[in-house]
Amino acid sequence: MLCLLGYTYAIPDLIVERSVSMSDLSKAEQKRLAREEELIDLAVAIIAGQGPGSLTLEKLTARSDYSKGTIYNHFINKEDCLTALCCRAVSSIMQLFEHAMEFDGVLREKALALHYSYQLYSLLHPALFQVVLTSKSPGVREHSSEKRVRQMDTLELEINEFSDAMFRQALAQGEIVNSSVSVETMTFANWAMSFGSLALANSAADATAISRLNDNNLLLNNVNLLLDGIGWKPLSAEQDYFRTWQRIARHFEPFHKLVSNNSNND
Amino acid sequence: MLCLLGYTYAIPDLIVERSVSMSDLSKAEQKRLAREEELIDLAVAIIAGQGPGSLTLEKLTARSDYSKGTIYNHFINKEDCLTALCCRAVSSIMQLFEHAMEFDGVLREKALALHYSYQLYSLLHPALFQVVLTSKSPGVREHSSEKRVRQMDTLELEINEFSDAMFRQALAQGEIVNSSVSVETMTFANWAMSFGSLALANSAADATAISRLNDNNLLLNNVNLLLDGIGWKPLSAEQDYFRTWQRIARHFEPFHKLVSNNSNND
DNA sequence: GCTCTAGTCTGACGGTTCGTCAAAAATGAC
DNA sequence: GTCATTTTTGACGAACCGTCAGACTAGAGC
Repeated sequence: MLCLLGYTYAIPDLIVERSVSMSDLSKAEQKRLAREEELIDLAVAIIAGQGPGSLTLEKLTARSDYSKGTIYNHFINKEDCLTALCCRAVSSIMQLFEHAMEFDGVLREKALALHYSYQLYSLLHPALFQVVLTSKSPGVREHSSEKRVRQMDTLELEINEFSDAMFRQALAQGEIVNSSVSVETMTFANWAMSFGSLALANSAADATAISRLNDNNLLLNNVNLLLDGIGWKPLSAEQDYFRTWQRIARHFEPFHKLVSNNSNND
Repeated sequence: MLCLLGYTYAIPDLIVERSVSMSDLSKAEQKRLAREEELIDLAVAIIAGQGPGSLTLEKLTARSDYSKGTIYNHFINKEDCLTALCCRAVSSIMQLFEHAMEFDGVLREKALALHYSYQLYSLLHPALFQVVLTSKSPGVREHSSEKRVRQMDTLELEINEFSDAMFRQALAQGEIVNSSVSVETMTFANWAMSFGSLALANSAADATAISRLNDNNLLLNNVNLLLDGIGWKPLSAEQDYFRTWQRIARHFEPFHKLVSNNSNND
């Protein structure tokens, strides 16, 4: 329980679970965690086919070696299970973000890499990405268990702080000038733009309003407009960020295997 | 079927229904349309209480004077009904947009008024706004009837073209300079930003990642960053758009009645 | 090895919602 | 008034929900 650090009470379960090595946990707890992972794997397999709407704890029960009671022992209901899936997705996205920050370029290019990786995830794991969208939709969150929601919030906050750090660095290095808003606002604006673009593009790709844009770099364009507005140098007029985008694609090539066909980034 | 017009087959139903006066329709058709409105009203009442997730055609049946079969005669399933609600919401939003364009100010201020009205709707009719969000989520769209989806797309396209016209005018009048992207891209970026901001703020208001922003003008800030990035004069550094925002609030006062308490715009 | 206890797992159960469909009722043309 | 067409009805089987009393199990103590 991390008592050695002296502030056990203030730390959400997630942090505890993550920062404690397996061997510190009881046998029972280890078993429980292993099974939870197993169940989440199964749930991923279910939604991979028909999307998040098709997830049913009944189906999950059928596919697993356990019975209903046990399933409901892990997830208080369907929404809770979706939130668990969402947590896993966000963790994966965080890993992509870390890879994005290793991109070789000026900070603004790293910021683009961040957005690229978000989109990449939406292509690599469309079903899980849809879960992230639906988990934002009202109703899922409020039905999930407190613990799970807290875990979700913690992960999201982590990502936000990751983004904050990037903006702060850009300010320190003078890449962002004359900024009139806080880094938190910049992070939120970035998040909103990426989320909004992908949500609209993803869920309404066949709608007229989207398809009239024959542009295949919606996200890049939108983000560039925003970063220009933030005053992040070099502005998109001064640099060809489309080429950066292509370089980023190459940087993420190791992850591309699964999406070689329908990728629109090359 | 409007054969008298001679082009029955090519026109989406929505257009036909809208461009033809009531008296041209058969008695039966009139009755059907009236009942559909009645049912949508009832559905609105249902979701107003517990949110879109609580909508059930079973409940709708119970509240209405008709039986299940008749309900399913109007909506092929729950999602179809939600899409119908979404159409109504988008129509209302369109009306607010038209009021927004009558705001007395430079074009950029009218653009802000557009976003303001979007947010206003989310406050006036939170449940219906949530429907708009959930209807974007994957699964709703694909389960709805083709006809309904087409209607939805048409409405959304209308709104997009409305926005296009505004950007085009701004370009013509020289308010937007050095633009490097198409008006369609600008419209999409605007939509994505507004949608993303409201979706995140709305559905995760109690999440840590959002609540750390004690700013009460999230949308205004985000949109200003974007419009600056588009190069829309006067830039936010040159003008106090917060005061504009307040003026816009006054412009929309007639609509505020219902939201006097929790409004964050005054 | 036996017993007992605390915790875990099971699956049957009642309830809700889903979407269908054959039969009944209403409509309206002649 | 008759009859064909359309609309409406509500009973039905199926899927999924979440619960709970009882069966099962691991492990501590003797």
